Amino acid sequence: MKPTKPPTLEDVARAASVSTATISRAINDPNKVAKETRLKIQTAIETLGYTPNFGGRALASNRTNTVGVLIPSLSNAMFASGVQAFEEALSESGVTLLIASTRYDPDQELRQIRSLMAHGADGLLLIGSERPAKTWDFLALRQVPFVVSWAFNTDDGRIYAGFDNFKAAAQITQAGLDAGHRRIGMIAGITQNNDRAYQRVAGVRATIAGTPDAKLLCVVEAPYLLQHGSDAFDEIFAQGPLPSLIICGNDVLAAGAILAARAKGLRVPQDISITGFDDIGIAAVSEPALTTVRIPQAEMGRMAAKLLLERLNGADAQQSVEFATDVIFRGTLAPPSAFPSA
Amino acid sequence: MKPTKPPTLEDVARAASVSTATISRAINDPNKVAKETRLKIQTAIETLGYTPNFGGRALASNRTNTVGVLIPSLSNAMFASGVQAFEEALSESGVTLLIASTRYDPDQELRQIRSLMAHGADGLLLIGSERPAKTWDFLALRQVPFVVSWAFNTDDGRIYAGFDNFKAAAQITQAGLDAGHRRIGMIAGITQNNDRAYQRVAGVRATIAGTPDAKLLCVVEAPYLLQHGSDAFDEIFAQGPLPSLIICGNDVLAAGAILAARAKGLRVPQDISITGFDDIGIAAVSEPALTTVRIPQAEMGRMAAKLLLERLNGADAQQSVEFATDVIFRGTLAPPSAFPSA
DNA sequence: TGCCCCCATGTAAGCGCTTGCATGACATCG
DNA sequence: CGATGTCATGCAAGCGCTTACATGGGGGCA
Repeated sequence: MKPTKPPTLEDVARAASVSTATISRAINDPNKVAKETRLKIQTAIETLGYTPNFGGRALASNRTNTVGVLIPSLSNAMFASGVQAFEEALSESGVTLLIASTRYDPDQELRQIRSLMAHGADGLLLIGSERPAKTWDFLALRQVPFVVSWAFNTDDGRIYAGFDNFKAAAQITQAGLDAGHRRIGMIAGITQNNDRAYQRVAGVRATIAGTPDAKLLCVVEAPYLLQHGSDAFDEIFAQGPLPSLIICGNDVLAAGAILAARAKGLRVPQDISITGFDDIGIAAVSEPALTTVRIPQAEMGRMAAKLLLERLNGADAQQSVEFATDVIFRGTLAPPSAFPSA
Repeated sequence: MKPTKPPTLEDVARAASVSTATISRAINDPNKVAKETRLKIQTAIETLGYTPNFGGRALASNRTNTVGVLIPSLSNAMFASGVQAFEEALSESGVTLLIASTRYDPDQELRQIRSLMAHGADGLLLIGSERPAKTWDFLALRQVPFVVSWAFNTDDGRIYAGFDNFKAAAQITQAGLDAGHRRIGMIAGITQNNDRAYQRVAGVRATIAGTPDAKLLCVVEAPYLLQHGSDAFDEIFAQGPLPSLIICGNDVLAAGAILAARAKGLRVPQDISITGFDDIGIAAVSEPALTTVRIPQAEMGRMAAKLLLERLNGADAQQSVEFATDVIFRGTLAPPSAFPSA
């Protein structure tokens, strides 16, 4: 029993006694074909169990109806909802999503971009605005349509559907200053090769620098993992003097910091305030619930899909879209205690 | 500046002064080509920024080196690490991942399966073991190679890389019984169209039924969202009598339940024990930290990739792989108090 | 009635790649 | 030294589909 080869357009054409061109049209642009013929073709397709061959189609039309997204890490909840929304929006237009993860490594990202291109992606969604020149060069050379998200920029002529990490960091910092904090620490993500993490640090720095009596005591970088958040807190604690507020580069780090603070007998927020970033699930669950920055992930994802799709369909003069971020006040930010506990 | 068309094999061939066949071989089977030639070709490829055209390749080789995965929801952290591992393992073999989400809807799943096939997926990763006959029929008709994960079964002749939800639920239930609980409640996921959720309920039921003096007071179903976990807890609370232990179908529901319990002034675990399922990030962060069931997501993902890849390469007589799950004891399970507070 | 145009369909030329077979250079062996 | 084998490479035939262009029949309009 050999696996009989799947039927081709030609088989259908023979069965329906029309040309392959007509079949093709019946499939891709039905109202170019007479109703009667269409019916005949429909029957033939069904009896043969025909499905278009993807390769042939892609080769001839030079379109795969597939787009790719490059995510630092799928398991970072920060991207999940955005990508989910992106996928749903694409799916509504019959476009399917190729996914690749980069592990925050620019070389890996370039490899994966190549791979996605080689797998036929018509366009790409890129996370973050900074990458090595060779990556941009490749993108330019191949004229890949792409949209950038999770970041925002107006100067580089690229299309963004994202938010400004610098501004968002400034927002939460300002909230801290408004609450009365003047001695501030930061647990940041690893800033190398990560413009989002870098911009967040820059936003914090700039905002504090703009307030004469406030001081940024220390910035510790740590990978986005709970344990590293705790470790970073311990490091800050060991170094002393203890800040009254620690701004964290994301919620996971903040959750880790809270755990470490409590382990040291410090009450959050009475003894020390801690803020997060991203507003992922754990922000609401941690105890106390995290004061953090909400990123409009789903809207961003949908918008990114819209822009990319438009772009693929040849729209020009597109506009980047900037999304606003909000500080979500929950339980971990309070005025500093009059008598610091450390 | 006209949009220069991307370079083709032929361009590379010209640049390297060899035939297209040699280039093709250099790419796909490097040791069939003399080292010197290979180098020349490598250079040509790089200066031209050549990437193989997907359509041509797929058409000629009848392979896309693409596999698809169907996930209920990308934003459910439960799948993230597993899919991440799956992607990484595939990526090592030069295979790229197509992703589609089903929203826990079987019709949507079938549509997405069709879509992934139409986009050239060579094989599929399916989550969960139960789906409508028409879906299985389609899979069989098209002879799609696939592997099933996040579930396990020995009776149906399919290949699994997963775990037994029934057993896992039995484990955590037994842990509750061992701690002395006899009046138990459950907040389950929606069991309709979700064999994992269903099996978890079944595992809890069976284990409790096997212990003469223990009783399952109630089972409330709720979507996997924090708020619904809280609502479900309130419902159980309102109905009374209050169980001494509430087993939850996943960690998010458990976190919601804890929040609701605390809102009612109940201490966890002194007044009531609550357990989770999946051991996602929030389990460690919630207060107290969740006692839950750990699923070996990453191993599962890697194994699924391995099995699927083998399958695509024509391996036969494959074996399903069952992964063990573990109860992770943290802070939310304690012996029942002598004098129940409700 | 005759002209034009439009609509439905057919013809055939690729799209870029893989691969079986052919070729030629060189080494090896009797 | 010629026959034979081996290795690197080239040649060219498709893979299944889309689409520009060609064709012919019929309806509308003057």
